[in-house]
Amino acid sequence: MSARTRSLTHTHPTEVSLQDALDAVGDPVRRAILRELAGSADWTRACGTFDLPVTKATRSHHFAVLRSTGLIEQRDEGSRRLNRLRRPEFDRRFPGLLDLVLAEPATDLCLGDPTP
Amino acid sequence: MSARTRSLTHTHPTEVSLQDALDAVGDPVRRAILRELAGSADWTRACGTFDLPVTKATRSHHFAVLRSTGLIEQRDEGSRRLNRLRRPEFDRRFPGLLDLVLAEPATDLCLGDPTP
DNA sequence: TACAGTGTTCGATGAGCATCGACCATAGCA
DNA sequence: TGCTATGGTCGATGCTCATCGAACACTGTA
Repeated sequence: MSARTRSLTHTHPTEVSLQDALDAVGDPVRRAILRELAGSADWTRACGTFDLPVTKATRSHHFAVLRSTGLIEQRDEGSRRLNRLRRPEFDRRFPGLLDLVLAEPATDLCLGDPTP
Repeated sequence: MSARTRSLTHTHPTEVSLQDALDAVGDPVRRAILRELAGSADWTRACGTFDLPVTKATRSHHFAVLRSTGLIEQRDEGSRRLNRLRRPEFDRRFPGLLDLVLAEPATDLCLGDPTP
């Protein structure tokens, strides 16, 4: 049975440790996903519509981490997988953390270390 | 010249990126230091007085990270190095982040993965 | 049925970092 | 002048995780 036929495994933020939350939010690619998701309405963005400098394998990995940490919710719609930011739930569990992430200016993920 | 004779290099929280802040706070040993420090008055705790399951080399490394991230301030007093949590400064730069760390229940750092 | 689009899974790889032991430097005291 | 306590530095090591290509699964459509 594939992940598409069975219902997706979600984790509620209340079950998430601070360690896992910080790990999830500690990756710049995942923060970019969260910011882009916060700028769109719920269930309007599929995984492939995000502007990320990684392959789809890595992308899929990051979305799985965000889901297992209670940061996003996912739902299948045809061949696409739509996303929603679980902002109120996560805010209740970790007040202020998501605000810091969303307030961060969009960094250019391609330029790792601009040493000339 | 040793680090004890010259004045210590400090970083103000305003110069710290969110990435560096999350990295600093992402380590459980460093969070334990921050919690223990928050429970003591300023300039009353030397580096060696913390209950940590690591050698002094690792300990020294963690304190250096906390100092370079603007989370603590250090001052030499005789042969000991006293510490102070830069709570108001850090709170202004990253509101809520330190609160989450200090609210975290003290975890047993020795038991990494209690799989029997 | 064949094909294109979307997303997952698997195994391998590489980089970063926490950790350690050994050694060195300084301060304070007998 | 030794001796001890505190703490930093250095090089090596090991583990975790982000990343990738390749293969696979499902959906929708021609």
